[in-house]
Amino acid sequence: MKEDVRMLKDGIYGQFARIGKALSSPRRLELLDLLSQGPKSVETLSRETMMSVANVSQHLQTLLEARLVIFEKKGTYAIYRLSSSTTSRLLLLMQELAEELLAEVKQLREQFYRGELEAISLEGLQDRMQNEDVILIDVRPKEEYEYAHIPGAYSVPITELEQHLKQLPPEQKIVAYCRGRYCVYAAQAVDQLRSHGYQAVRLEEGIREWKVLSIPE
Amino acid sequence: MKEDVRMLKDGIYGQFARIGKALSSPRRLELLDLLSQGPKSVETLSRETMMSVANVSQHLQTLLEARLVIFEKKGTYAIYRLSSSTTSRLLLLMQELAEELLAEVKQLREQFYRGELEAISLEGLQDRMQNEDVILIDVRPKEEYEYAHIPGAYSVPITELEQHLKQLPPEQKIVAYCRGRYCVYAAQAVDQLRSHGYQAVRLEEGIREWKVLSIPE
DNA sequence: CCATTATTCAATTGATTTATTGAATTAAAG
DNA sequence: CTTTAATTCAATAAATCAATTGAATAATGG
Repeated sequence: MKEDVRMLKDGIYGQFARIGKALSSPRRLELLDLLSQGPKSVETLSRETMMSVANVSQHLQTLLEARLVIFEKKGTYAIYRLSSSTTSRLLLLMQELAEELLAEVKQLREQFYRGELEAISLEGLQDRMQNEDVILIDVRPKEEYEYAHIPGAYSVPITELEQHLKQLPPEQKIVAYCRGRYCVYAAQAVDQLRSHGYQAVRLEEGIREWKVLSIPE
Repeated sequence: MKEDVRMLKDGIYGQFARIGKALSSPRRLELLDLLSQGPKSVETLSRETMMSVANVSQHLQTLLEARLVIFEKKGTYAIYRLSSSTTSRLLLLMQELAEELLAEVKQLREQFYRGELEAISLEGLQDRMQNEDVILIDVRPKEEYEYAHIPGAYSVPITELEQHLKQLPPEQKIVAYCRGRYCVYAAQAVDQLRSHGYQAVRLEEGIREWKVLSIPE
């Protein structure tokens, strides 16, 4: 009887470990992070992560086996997506825990933003959207904006920011966001905007955090 | 510049993977689950999991390196505990995701409770505590009860249930809980109580879920 | 039907992980 | 100081994992 319980426990933790194993590789964590911003092809994931297509494909097979992703074929393209939004929440919590426990994460964050960690939070954004004439811009690739974005945001992919500057009055106050706490697009956008004299600030979080907190507009 | 960002990304995901690697072993997941019920010695963990002391110690070193646990010496005993309650939340979310994605988990749950999955939830418990004359009993080891328990619960460790029966009127309605969705103590207690004619039912969740939901008494 | 494009598969190599066994270490008791 | 108890360490063997390379497959376009 006690052996029965032991076997059941071993079985159930073996299943839980399927999720854990999928999350044990830095490469797969990055792939999952990218996919939580929207569905993507193998080729797109390869380009974004600078991994070979074969390597991306292998890691995606591992994620498929753990049921964390699903895919559909569109022509020769295999479009992968997360199978559950719970995976996004799990990734966020994992990152929160890593920030809490690992000093190295803090150090790397400072390198991400070269000492200039100043940003506003989602609560601060809400204040400003209600009380000030600010524009919120989403500097991720357009496809990710189209998949999901913070309500009230305009899509200005970082690669197109320069062209968009002409359309903004110089006194316009701007908040820029991208994929979240470990993406540099928003910081780069703020640098660029400030160099043209705009009052710009970075939003710390992205659409995933917005969804979890469910802050209404 | 693009290489800089790539190195930063590799670095940050390498750090996140430290957490993922710690969670990739079924053994370590069980150890973390036990520790989220309260601090324990290596010897206690070895007995509960039926792993050798040396193996438990090795896995604990791995968890130490990932900063998921801390320990203090008490005489010859090393008492290990979780370093953050965020780890409990992460484990719960991981289990929730596994239940959602993996059919094998559903099958194993049915084997846990031999087809009799009937239980009440925390909401149902709250109703009954307010509207009926039910007793809530915690059938985990006494040490875990002392560390944390659902308010209003009495400690009746499963090994002492038989002796406690004398003190309960036969018409007493009883709700029993243990460590959560993957623990059999509550189901065993309910079987035993019912065989003595009591009206008993199992609570699905444990103290961890209660804390996350923060349902006040 | 052939060429192209995107993706997956298979084999290989080197690195990492896991459990065991016996030794070593740490702390307390006598 | 010696013995005991609890824990950790080190070495080993077997299994698993990850990236690369080249081949194979799948789907489309001409």
